[in-house]
Amino acid sequence: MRSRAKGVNDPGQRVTLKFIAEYLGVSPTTVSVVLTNSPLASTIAKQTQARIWEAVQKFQYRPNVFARYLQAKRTYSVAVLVPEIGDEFSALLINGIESKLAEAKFNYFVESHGFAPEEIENYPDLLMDRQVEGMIFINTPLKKALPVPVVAISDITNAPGVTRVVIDNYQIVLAGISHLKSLGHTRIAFFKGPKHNGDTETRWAALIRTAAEIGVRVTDELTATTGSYFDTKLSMMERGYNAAMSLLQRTRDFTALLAFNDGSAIGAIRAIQDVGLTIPGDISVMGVDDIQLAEFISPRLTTIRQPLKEMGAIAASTLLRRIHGEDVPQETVLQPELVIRESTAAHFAKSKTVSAALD
Amino acid sequence: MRSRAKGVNDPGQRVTLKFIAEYLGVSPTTVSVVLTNSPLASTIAKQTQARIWEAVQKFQYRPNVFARYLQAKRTYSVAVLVPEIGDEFSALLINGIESKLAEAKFNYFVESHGFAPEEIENYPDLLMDRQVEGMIFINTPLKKALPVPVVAISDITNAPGVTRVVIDNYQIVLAGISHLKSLGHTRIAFFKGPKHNGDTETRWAALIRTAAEIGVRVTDELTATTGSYFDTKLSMMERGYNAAMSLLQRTRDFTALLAFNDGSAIGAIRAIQDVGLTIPGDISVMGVDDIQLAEFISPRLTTIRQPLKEMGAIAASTLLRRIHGEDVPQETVLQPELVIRESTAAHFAKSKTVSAALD
DNA sequence: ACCCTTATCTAAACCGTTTCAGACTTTCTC
DNA sequence: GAGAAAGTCTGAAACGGTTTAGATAAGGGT
Repeated sequence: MRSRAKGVNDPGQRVTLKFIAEYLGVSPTTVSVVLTNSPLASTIAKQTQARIWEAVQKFQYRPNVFARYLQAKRTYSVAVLVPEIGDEFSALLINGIESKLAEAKFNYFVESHGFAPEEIENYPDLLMDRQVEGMIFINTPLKKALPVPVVAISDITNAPGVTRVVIDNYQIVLAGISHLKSLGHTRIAFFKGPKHNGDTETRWAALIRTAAEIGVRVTDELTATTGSYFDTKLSMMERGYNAAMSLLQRTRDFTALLAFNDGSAIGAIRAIQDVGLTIPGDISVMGVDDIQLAEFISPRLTTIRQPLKEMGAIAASTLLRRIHGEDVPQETVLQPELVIRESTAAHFAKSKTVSAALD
Repeated sequence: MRSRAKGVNDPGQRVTLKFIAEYLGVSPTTVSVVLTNSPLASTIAKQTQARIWEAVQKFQYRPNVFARYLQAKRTYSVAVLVPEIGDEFSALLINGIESKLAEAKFNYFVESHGFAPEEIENYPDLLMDRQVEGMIFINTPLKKALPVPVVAISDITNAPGVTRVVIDNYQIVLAGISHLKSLGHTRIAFFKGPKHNGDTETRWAALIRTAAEIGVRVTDELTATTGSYFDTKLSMMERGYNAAMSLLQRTRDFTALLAFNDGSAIGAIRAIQDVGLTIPGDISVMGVDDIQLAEFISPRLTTIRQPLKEMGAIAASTLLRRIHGEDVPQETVLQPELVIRESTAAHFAKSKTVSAALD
């Protein structure tokens, strides 16, 4: 006699709150009150509470997050939007983000859009459908206001109410140019970032300004750009390679290169070596970011460190605070740090002539 | 006279299905039927359908995924578990996974556990709480059976019902050793992978077997291990660096190194260069994976390519098929491909003596 | 006029949980 | 021993949808 009854012994029976209640012969209300530790819980007999917890243990009951949401309207999840999940830049940021979210028991969805216009257009809505409570935009455009808090890193959003976590690009450029100048470099080449990167414009503006202040010339001839809107599929290393190659074809009358970031610096190093020049012998190269790789390549890369993991962590906690309705600064500015390694060296202007003259 | 009525004109009013129904003066049922395009939809007057869609447009109505779930028990989301989100290995896999999931309109949660035992223990449950419909485990342990389909890449799960997507480690090792042997190398050093990597054991077993078949000796002296259970915080580059350093301290009587992967190869290259040897002049180095970086470092890295993005894509579509109840092969084996670059070169045994003898 | 279709729409139950507003027992209190 | 006060528990509605089983009205045939 097979039992079709849906009950305690039915293996197909889902373990729901109602099931636990029936099993114990109490009302769902009681179980709910105890499990959520609501204020009412104190009015439930200790013994009943114990029985409830015991049953929860026994049946491995876990509350259904989706059903809960319906009442509470909380999902404890956020979204992280990023162009590509592959590079160390994004990876470190996501690392930092995750650490803070995990602490707060938040989960997160990752979406990478590869700059496909359609994805960029749709993702915010798709994620709102998932009822995320906030979003973090990394190098990702946003055209309209969203009904949840948004935090941007390397900001290219264009919407009201976005909180930003940014690096002090002025200090980055200052550290870079000062370092090179102190090594005796005067003819310095520069990479400008890709159009769709949130640091490109501020960094470039800072560069123009700083160069003028310090007395270093920025010429069209010695600047190369690492990408337009139309080549969104290239990695930063490829961009750096291409940029350096086009620069080297145009002129070799420079002794140092300040790249846009470590990725493009690594690409540039490859290009410079490919045309038969040495680093730092012929050309000093600097990056920005200080990804792990920087100290493994040859020569080890001199760079300006962005605290990426920290930026990710700050972005996440800022978002959490906004979700909890707290006030947060509209912008948090982080400071970079110069890390000198082997890819930059002193340049002695016309050294042979000079030493000959000294003879 | 302020209206507290909750209605069409109340800005605080959520746009729900019921709201749309009331606005149009039809029942929620009708709206639902039309919107879900259920079989019943054909029995609804064309004109009514049009009015419904119009209202949906007008109010920007979007069905609530969570409410829907309650009936349908579908969430269209899966989870991806990974040790760390930072390295190119995971990143490429995730890339592939995402591409397939996006096609199927699935979202995914990422969880990185950094091999913290507690996280590894808890994450499956936390993710089940989120009602994910399946999980992909990348280099991540799993002790118990889960109620949803699981696919593993670089498998270290130990649970029933796990489908695997693996690389043919025998072919990897064969390609590697053959290449080195054909270049004249006989004293070859090997890296063994970290204990908590799913390819470590099969790759090593394949190596022992292949070496014997080809006639290459594998000695304890010439093997170095890239990590134990206890140093889970190190990156593969650091592991490779350390392994190579301890190897070089022990002996320099080898002319080639087959690393465990590109990351450890890059670390090894750094170490070898640091002790003043050249690559491939003194020692040829090979990696495995073919991450992007491999063709940017100096010297460009000879490696054995794993189709990582493809593996991710296959893992994702396998998971989707299992979710849809289809039969899938228990294991999918992918083939590697040798990519020869600059870090390996011919070795002429005792070349000086030989050429002297030929004089 | 009656029954049968056909076309169109809906009431009500349900999914798993929370919460509001009591209800029912006991135990005090005087 | 009656009313108040605790102490303990529960019914029912609500959250935002889907689904099952009809209901209603209009048109068609005889």
